[in-house]
Amino acid sequence: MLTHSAVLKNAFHPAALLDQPVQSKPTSEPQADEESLDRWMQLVGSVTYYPRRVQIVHEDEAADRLYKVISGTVCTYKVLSDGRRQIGGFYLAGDIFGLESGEGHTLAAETITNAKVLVIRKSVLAALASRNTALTGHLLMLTARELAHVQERVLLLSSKSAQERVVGFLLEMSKRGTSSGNSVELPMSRQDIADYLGLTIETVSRTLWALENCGTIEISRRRRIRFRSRSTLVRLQQ
Amino acid sequence: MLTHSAVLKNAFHPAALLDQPVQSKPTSEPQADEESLDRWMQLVGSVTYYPRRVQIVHEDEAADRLYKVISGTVCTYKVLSDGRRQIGGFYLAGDIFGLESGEGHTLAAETITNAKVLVIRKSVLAALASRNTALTGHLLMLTARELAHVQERVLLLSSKSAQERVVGFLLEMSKRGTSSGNSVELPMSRQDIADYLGLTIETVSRTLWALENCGTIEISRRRRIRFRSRSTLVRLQQ
DNA sequence: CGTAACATTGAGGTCGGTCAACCCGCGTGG
DNA sequence: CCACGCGGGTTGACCGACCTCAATGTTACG
Repeated sequence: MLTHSAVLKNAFHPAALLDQPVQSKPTSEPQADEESLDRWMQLVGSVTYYPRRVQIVHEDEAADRLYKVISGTVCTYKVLSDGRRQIGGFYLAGDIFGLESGEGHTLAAETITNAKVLVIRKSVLAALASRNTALTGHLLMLTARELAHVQERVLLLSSKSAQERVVGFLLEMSKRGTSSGNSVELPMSRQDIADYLGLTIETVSRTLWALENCGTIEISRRRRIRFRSRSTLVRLQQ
Repeated sequence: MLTHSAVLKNAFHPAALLDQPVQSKPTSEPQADEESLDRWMQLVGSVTYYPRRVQIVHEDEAADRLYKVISGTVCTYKVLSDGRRQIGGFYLAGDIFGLESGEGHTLAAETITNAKVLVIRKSVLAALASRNTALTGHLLMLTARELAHVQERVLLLSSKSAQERVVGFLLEMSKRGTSSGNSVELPMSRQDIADYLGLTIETVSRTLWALENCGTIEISRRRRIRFRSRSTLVRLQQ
């Protein structure tokens, strides 16, 4: 079956999306095609610069756009009726958001830092997809990946203690993002982290301090986290 | 822009997926195509019958299959190292699971009731997708829909009280599932609900009782819930 | 009728939320 | 140079919602 998918992979694209490319290294995805998607997006999209802490998508806005973060950090969120804010996700350089097909329910989005964002109309992308079959396949792959990511997040959120959530968050950020070796630079505030994890800033703060206190991490300038013992973190995460 | 998408929609399929079909009624999706996808799946897939409480997908199993529930109820889940179980989602008749493109992380799946399930190899589906462009588009739509659904769940889970979660769950189940008018038949046990919402069975039980006690719902034979005041529920959900 | 699985109910402990005070770095302006 | 304010972060005291553990009740099914 693996060989089957490998054969198919060269014949046309969607196969590569539906079947995991087990034979390739985890970091090197089908690059050539990915680049072609990027080229298309850069061709039909328009680059916009946003300052930090600016709303770029309003809640309930028509979801006819796709956004690719070129640089900076963006988050999607929703404000509940009682004022609480829930962050749907953080999007770093290279990430794409706006993939969820509306059904009316749209998340708002705002910049966390200054950001350069590529904005693409879905309708234009759809027009391209009619001639370029691989394009739809790419979007499918990206959406499936995002789905897997969000499902992972559901697991993190639903049955875990504050410590497990914070540790899970740190590990997630170290996998993505500006992780030079064994440390992460967190672009978001404590409030953002709290709203992402469904905790309060006080709890986030206390938990981070507790982790530093037991020698697992090292915090410098509030936003920079160094891992002193990643194995301990992995264990704490469950 | 809306007119643009409307024009495109008839020219080819993916446009309809990427752009929300604003002009069509919410309940009536592109039916003809949806049926064609179903026909394909029934052609290349195989129907399997499972008794209740049987594991049909193991954790870390290769994710090369797609599953469509014909009848019955299935859930996906993950067992944590300390024995806690987290349910990823419930899938009722007509629902499809297995869309998330693995990346190694796979959820297990088991039947809650007796179930009839259509199993399709993704590689076969991918082969079909090469000749039938609309197919990939469909999968994209389904995946995007599932993504939106899971994101909704993240909001429900992360910052809500037990009552809000339970109410949210009841309302979700009444939208899908066997909701004859103003009541729902819950196929899953209290333990399942608890594992889905990240609560304990005791809390679920107490919350349901509290809702019945204040006249909002009516519980018969443990699994049947009648809504006496849906507006109150919507309000409680925030 | 008896058993086992499922569900409810109660009592008590704990984790994380709430509220409030304080700290710290930074920019502004005197 | 300091005073000041401001936003973000930390710390502490207290409290309540939810978890834990244990007993009891109910339903399904042989």
